[in-house]
Amino acid sequence: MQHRKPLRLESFLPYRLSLLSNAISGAIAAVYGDKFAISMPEWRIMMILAEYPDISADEVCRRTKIEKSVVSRAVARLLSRHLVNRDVDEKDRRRSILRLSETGLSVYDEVMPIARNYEAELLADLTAEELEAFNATIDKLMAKATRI
Amino acid sequence: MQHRKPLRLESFLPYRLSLLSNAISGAIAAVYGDKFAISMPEWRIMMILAEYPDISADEVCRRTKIEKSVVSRAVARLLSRHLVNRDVDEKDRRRSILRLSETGLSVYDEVMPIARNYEAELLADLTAEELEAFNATIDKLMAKATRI
DNA sequence: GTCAAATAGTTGCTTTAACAACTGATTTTA
DNA sequence: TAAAATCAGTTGTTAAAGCAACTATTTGAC
Repeated sequence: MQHRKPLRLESFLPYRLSLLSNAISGAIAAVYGDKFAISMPEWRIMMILAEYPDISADEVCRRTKIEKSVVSRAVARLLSRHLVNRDVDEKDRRRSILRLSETGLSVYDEVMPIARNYEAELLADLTAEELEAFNATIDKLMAKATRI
Repeated sequence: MQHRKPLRLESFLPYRLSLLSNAISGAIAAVYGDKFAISMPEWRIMMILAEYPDISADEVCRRTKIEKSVVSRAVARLLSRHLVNRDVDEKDRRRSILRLSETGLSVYDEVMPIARNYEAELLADLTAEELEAFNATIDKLMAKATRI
């Protein structure tokens, strides 16, 4: 058969992006995974809480784009390991108020430089213009993808 | 606390790439998922078999970078739905020889134009130079990521 | 030629993501 | 203000991914 012209998977953008994303995220996940047994959603939640302390689980969802049941269980695990503290928001008792604990911050402070470093090394060969163009294209594609 | 300068998650490249990849792959997965109840690994295997008919499961793994147990189960499902045919390689009886069936090809022929179209629409706003630069940067980063 | 090592593929097991259904709190509206 | 709708967060369930252990076949060393 094979009368149709197949699309080369290797040049198919969705596939290429998936490979790249997995390679990069996987490399960083290995760091916090091996060292602290922290999962990717847990780490992303920690990053967001370092940036925006005292937000609700719901806001964590919106900012990380992680599904709420995943956030719920990840937060439960972070609480049980005392990496995150939680209070009830007295203004709206449905809401929680989350922030990194002292331990959580110390873990963050240990992992973050490694993650930063990895990113820096990854980008080391790119010129400033190249990186800027790359980021601009990502933004364009992201906007378009959510629009379609 | 918060005495450390946190990294903005939104500008963290691994995170940005993960969001973009999920958005794009998810959009395409919705097409073959809704229409034919085909999973992402199944679809990738079909793409590879359209491009390289009569290869072994092992070669599918190498080309798609999908883990072998995932390939094994995906192929089993594709076989049961008669989308793929399998023979034993008589030169090496451990090896299988996989190819799309007539039905598989017809599914491929129905889905592929939609996927192509989506990709084309996604890239429509990019100039040729922009796209070329983007692809070049992906290759650079991929090479670097696997090297580190 | 025989035994050990390597390889292709399958299967079992554990963890996790995704979705829906649910609980309890708050807001809306009539 | 009472009922309905909405919202934050949790929990149950299902399906899939990732890893290791396994079977069967082939290759290589001696």
